[in-house]
Amino acid sequence: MENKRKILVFNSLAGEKQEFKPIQEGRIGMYVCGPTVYSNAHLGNCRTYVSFDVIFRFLKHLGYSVRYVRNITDVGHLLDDGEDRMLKGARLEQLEPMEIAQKYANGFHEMMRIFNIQNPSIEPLATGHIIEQIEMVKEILERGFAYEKNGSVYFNTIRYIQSGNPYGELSGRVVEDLMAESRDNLKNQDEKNHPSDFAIWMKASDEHIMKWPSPWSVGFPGWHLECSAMSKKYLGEQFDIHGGGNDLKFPHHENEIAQSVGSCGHSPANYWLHTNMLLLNGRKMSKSEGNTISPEQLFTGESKFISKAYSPMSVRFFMLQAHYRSTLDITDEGLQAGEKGFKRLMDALATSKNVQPELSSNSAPKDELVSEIIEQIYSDLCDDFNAPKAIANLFEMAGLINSIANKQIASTEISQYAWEKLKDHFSFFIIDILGLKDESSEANENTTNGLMQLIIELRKDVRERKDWAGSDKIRDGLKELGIQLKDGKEGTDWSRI
RNA sequence: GGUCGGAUGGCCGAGUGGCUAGGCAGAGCUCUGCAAAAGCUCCUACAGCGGUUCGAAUCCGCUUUCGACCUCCA
Repeated sequence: MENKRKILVFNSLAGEKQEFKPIQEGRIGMYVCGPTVYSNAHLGNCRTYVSFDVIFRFLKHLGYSVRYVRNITDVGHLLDDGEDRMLKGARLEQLEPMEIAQKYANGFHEMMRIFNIQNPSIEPLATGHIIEQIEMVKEILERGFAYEKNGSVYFNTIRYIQSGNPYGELSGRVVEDLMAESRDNLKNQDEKNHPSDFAIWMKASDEHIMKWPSPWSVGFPGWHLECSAMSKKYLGEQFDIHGGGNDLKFPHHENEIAQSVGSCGHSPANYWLHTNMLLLNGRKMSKSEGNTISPEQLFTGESKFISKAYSPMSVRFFMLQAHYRSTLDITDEGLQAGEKGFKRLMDALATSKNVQPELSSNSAPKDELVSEIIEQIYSDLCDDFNAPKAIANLFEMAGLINSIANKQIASTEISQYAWEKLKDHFSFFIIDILGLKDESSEANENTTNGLMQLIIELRKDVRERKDWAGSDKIRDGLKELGIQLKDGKEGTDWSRI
């Protein structure tokens, strides 16, 4: 446990990096907005959840007890035309609304598993918290920050602002602008008093299938409300971290803040973290413009944007090579570079486990370098979870490992103790913190290891007879199977191509 | 249109007022029967134009350009 390191996080609320201080010593409550399960998981979702996965893993490692809540939205998310997203999906596919939700929730979970993303502590469903949402609407009404119109309830942003609350603080919206825009747009609003007001309860039309009774009407909750209600239920009125994609800042997160302040008098989270968007070939991903690629297409290679398939872990690695707050451009070249870099890292990891160098039992010159790099990686991660910088330092470690394995660093230059520390931390950072894993299955790996041992021994005899044709035949044959032999001073090693 | 954030070497991408990011690609060397791997070395860039400064890719302004948000969005 590494507790008590100073962590800096970029807080969207402040627009700058701030020292992270949890409300309760040693405990962290973190809420991240989950997906709306009305269609297949989008690559952008994956990047966001990969980013928060690393944050979750790292905070736990630092010794914090983290409760990570990530919801699933299965109701209440309105489309442009006012139709519920779940209903739209249902009508198109001739399925029950909950069937749609289940189908895509399953798909989402499968994608999380494929990307090696750890499960959150709690994964609440919006439909499972209708009562809590109705309670929150009541509280907001009681405090006078909402009004009812024809069975629907709207949040009164003007009253909220006039009461001195900073609406727009998170997204940089100016209160005066919101106030000023009233007149022109007002005529387009049927029930809302002001364009910036938003629904917290909607009366359902007759054809609406997903609806629940409430004091105001048979209807359904507004989209922003579920996160407020569920974060409050599981993390309390005030918690530490609230995260999500950059595109949720406004209106979603802004409205969440308003709802929390409106119902219980204070902002829900101290630190707001936002992940940035994914681009494809320098342009935003857009289904309507055909500029999009799905996780499945990435894994199968079936897309005009890429030349080959990429494994989930090489995609995860590719994502982590960019900071979570930067946009990341997906290109075929970039993915290939990522894939090769990932392989180099994993090869070094395998090497570190396979070789058993005999090194100095006393402290040696390179020992300090090992400590420095490890310390640097901790600093990198403590500085707003800078995974790309940490990865750069992991490549430094890989270089050291390879040099030691090759005996390019003399045994007198580094101690046995430092070597153990080096390889343990190398594995720990890659596997446990960055959440990358070896993609070859273990059972196959054991068999293959044994077979390879045998083949290498046989080939050694052939080589000792200087039967180069026979030796090459073995090597070329293995290459056909995707296995590369590496003849070195210390004997022969191998890896997958 | 309004608000905000970017523009880094062949490509992807960190970062900092003066000190090597890293990966991929390319070149050379070491090792080696050959090859591959690995190691070492090289290629050393910060959109443009001004300004601040002893010194700016890093701060400020303008221009160009890309992107995000502006009640669908991770």
